Amino acid sequence: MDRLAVAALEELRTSGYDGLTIRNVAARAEVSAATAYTYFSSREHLVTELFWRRLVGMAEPGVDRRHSATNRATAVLSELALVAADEPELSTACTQAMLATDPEVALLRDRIGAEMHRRLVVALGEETDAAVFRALEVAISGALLQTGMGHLSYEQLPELLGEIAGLVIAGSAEADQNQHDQGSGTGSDGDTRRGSAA
Amino acid sequence: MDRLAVAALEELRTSGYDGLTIRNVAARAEVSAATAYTYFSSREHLVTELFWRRLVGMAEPGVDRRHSATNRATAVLSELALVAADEPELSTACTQAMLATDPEVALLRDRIGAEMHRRLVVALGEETDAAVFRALEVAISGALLQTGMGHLSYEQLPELLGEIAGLVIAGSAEADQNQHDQGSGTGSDGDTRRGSAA
DNA sequence: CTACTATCTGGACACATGTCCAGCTCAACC
DNA sequence: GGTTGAGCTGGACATGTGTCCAGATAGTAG
Repeated sequence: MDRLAVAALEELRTSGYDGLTIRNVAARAEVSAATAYTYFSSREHLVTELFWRRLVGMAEPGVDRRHSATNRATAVLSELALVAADEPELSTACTQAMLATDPEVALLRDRIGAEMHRRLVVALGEETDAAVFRALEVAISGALLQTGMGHLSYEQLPELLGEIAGLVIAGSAEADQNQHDQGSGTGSDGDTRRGSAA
Repeated sequence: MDRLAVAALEELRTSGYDGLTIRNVAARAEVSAATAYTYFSSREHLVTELFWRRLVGMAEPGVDRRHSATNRATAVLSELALVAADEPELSTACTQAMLATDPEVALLRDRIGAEMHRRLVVALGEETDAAVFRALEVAISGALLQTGMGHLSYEQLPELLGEIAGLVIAGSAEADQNQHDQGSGTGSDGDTRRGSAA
């Protein structure tokens, strides 16, 4: 099982997702194809599982409330970007694999979504406007997708995500101000408490 | 060729992407599989082509400069969301297909990206902060991806995209204000001229 | 009417996927 | 020591993919 995961990662690195075959992976792990299929219901499941493992093994940045909300969100997103950049083949593969119909994949997919949400909540606080979470989660998917499509490089990911986090959180802060009718001005990197829809 | 496109769409509607086979589509179009392959290099190419056609056939909202930047951006995004919602099977399928390695697909992929960019530029004006374009384009991909994964419904798409457009553009406006050191406050639906990186 | 060319066709091909199953191995338990 | 059960194996299977090619079938030019 773990041997399969390791083998799959090697296979991914050497042959890419297109070249990754269940039977190849099985052979590399010195196991029969039938055995591989008892652990993973599909090629997609295998790859998604790999990504999921990376994700849970990912460092969780400490939350320092002295930092701005933007910085805290950026830390979370950057960590993800880093992991993705560290194993680009895996990320690209997973972007494809995660869309499979396979129920096992659907399960992991939900887990992954939930985990990212959780991390954002930890970083920003539950009180944060729900729209901010939605926007950031969409940004994550979008950024990974665009990278998978080759419209973005993995090196650009951290910066881009940071930039977007900045925009979104600033936008939310401004909406807040307007709501409270206080034209007090430059709340640039202020927190995003008092969410309007939390 | 057009018969194939029509047949593919029908097949998509009735059997979904998983059930869509080049040979099925060919049969439906009363054409041999070999012929189908002379027009489309792969299943993915076929589906992506379908989506591309929808996209170019899509209405282009008129630009009314009296409306806020957010509204203008939202109009563009909503139009896309509408098209996507109109043919969910196609959208889901395309989300998967667009990630293929096939060079034909890569070509269409770039075209699609460029077209979305163009529409945003038309709506917001070239002077807009480049970060806004990047953020909105990422939002589009992300939203479609999340919908494809089932984390979002097509009905929610327009609202979500509008919401994000609001945040992003408000964020950009605020960044602008800070840059100019004017704490004048409530520039809620103001334009987004004077981009900081355009 | 007869060539020539472009397009289509059926069918075989190598390869992948995911499923199934009879049989082997080996450690644990009575 | 014998029986049992869980896990692995090899191989066949139905189905899909994308490729290839010899030959049928036009439509056009001479």
